[in-house]
This record gives sequence, C-alpha cells and structure tokens, in this order.
Amino acid sequence: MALGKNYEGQDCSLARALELVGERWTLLVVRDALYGVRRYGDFLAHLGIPRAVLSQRLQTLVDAGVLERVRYSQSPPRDEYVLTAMGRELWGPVYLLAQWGERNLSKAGPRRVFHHVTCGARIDPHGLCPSCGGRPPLEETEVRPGPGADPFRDDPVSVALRRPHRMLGPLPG
Amino acid sequence: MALGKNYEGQDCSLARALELVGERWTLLVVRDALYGVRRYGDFLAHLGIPRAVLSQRLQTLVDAGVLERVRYSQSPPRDEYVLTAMGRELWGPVYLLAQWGERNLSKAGPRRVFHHVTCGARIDPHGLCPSCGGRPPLEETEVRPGPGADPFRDDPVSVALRRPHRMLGPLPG
DNA sequence: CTCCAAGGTTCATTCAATGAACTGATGGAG
DNA sequence: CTCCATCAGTTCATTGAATGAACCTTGGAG
Repeated sequence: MALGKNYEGQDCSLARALELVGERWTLLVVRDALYGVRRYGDFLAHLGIPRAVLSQRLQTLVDAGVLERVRYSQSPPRDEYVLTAMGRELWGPVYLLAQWGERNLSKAGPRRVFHHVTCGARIDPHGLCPSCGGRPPLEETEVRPGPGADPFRDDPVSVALRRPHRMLGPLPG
Repeated sequence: MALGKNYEGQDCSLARALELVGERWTLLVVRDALYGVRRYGDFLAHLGIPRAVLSQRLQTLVDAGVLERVRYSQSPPRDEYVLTAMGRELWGPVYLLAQWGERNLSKAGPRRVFHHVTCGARIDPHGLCPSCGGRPPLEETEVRPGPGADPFRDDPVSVALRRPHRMLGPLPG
C-alpha cells in the first residue's frame, strides 16, 4: 500500500488496521478464510484475484500474524493458510461491514445467513444470537445460503461454500 | 477502484461494501466525519491526503449517499460534508476495526477512548456500555484522548479533536 | 520418460495515487 | 480600487500498484 509514510502521521488505530487489512482484496481473502477456504487455488478460483496479488496478500497476512501457513501434505509438499486468533478476531468488523452493505447496497436479500448452531437461531445484525443473547463464537456459527444467493456460480469452491457448514471448517463436499 | 468488473462476480455483500468504502483513504474520511470533521480543508489538514484524492472520495461518498453536501455560508459560498443516516451506520464496523487494530497492532495505549455520556462509563470493545448494557448511539457518545494520544500534532484540527467532544458534533475550540 | 496439477514467479500494460503547481471565486486591508 | 489571502478545488507529470497472460518448479501418476 505504501501508506507507511502517510499513516505514521495518523492518530488512530483504525489507520494501523487499514494499513494491514485495508488493501485491495485483503478483507475478501480474510472473509473467504473465515468461511473455510484455505488453499491458494481455492482463493484464486473463488475470488478471481490475480495470482501475483494473491501471493503478495497471503505473504503480508502471514507476516503480520493474521494467517498461518501450515503444511498439510509432505509429498507433494502443500501448505494451507489458516487464520490465527488475531485473524479470527476480524470476524466482528467483517460481519458488521457486510451487514452494512446488505442493508444499504443490496437489492436482493442476503446471500448468506448465519446461525448459532447450539441455539438454531439466526444471528442478528449486531452479531448477537436472539435466542441465547450471547455473541456466538465462530466455532458455533454456521453459514447457510440466503435468499439472495447467486446460483449461477458453479465452480467447485462456490458450490461447496453454498452448502451449510461451520465457519472456519474445511469446505464441505 | 475499478473493481466493478471483478466485484460483480462476488457472492457477498462485503464485496459491495468494499467497492464503496474499501478504497484507499475512504474509511479514514468517514472516521474523521464521525469525529465531527466537516470541511474540505479540515479533512485535508488532518489526514494529509492529496487534494485530488480527497475531492474524488468526497464526491463518491456524496453520490453514494454516505455524505451530504450542505451549504453553511452563502457568502462566500461554502459547503460542508455531513454524514447521512447510512454514513452514521458505519460507526459499528469502523469502531470494531479500530478496536482490532488497537488490540493487535498498537504498542502504546489507545489514542482515543469513547464514553457513554448519559452513563459516564467507557464503551467496551464490542461497542456496548458496561453501565447500562446498551449500545450507545453516536449522539450520546463522547470522544476523549486516551493514554496513547499523540501530543505532537499541533495543527488546529488535531488540537480540536483532542478535546473531549460529542461524536458528529462540530469541532470544539 | 512423459504428462499433469498445484502453487507460485515474471513481465508488459493499464490504472490509480502522489505532490506540486495552478485556477477561480470571494472578501478584507490599505 | 488594488492588492493580498483564503477556501475549495482542478490539472499535470511522476511514481507505484493492479491486472492478465505466460512461464517456471516440484512432485506424483501412468
């Protein structure tokens, strides 16, 4: 982003957050990781991001401690990118921003809805479970397709992400 | 951002939100507007943003309905940019993102802290008032300098923003 | 030995950001 | 009336990042 020069003058922690996750594509990568996407090729297919940009973003996020690169196959050597605790904490801001977009910029209904699996209730716009009143952790949150889901994307990652599944969990199917 | 082409394929309201407020500088402009900054010259001085970029961002935000351009002086003709309801709703995501940056990227203490004026209590990291348990509206929220506030920025806007004042209110001093 | 796939890197082109200079309207001081 | 300053931009040359296509590398599979 080359904002270091400018952001050093900024008197706000938002600026430091944006330095890291405010770059083009970065929050979409994090969102996909929250949904359970872990592999280079899956990010690539689902986001339609240029390869060079994806490589650079993954590296930046690993360096910053948002993602961790984990070997999941010795031979052939293959790594996947999984969210750290720091990365999982981005769920709050990401969820609120998506809800804001939903309310203000979307004509169709929500593309995805989120449920608290232990209660079965749909999570509200502030991120609270209307049934238990708590803030469901990601491990107890399930993504399901909403009424505005786009049924025309038929690449394997999009199809897998349309099946109800736990957040962070490996892609179903 | 020229992301229209790419974002049309995106199956998520987050993408639409980022199309609008995910551009470089945009969320910092919104943050300043939430703090009470309203004038072109004040944004310019406080953010250190290039003039051409500020003009473009303000125009985009006005077109999208996040800001409204309001005439506050007939002669000389002067306009200010104030947040609409849609813009004020960005407080949630902006606050959570700043808190995330605070926890994960900041060594000093918080630069600003937020209090619910009707209770006097400091708002917690989720945006709730620990005293009344509610989610204080912006009109009842006061910004105060925190322990990590940078005392070296002495331009008039930074000085004004360091004085405790209501969110959205005109700059004190 | 050849072929293929996953996960990258390289490279030319396009597009946006930057910072400095310029414009244009208005009003105040002398 | 003239000169100067201020505010709110616009213009422009330069730099830097994003894009998309092509290429490379490693390690199976047949």
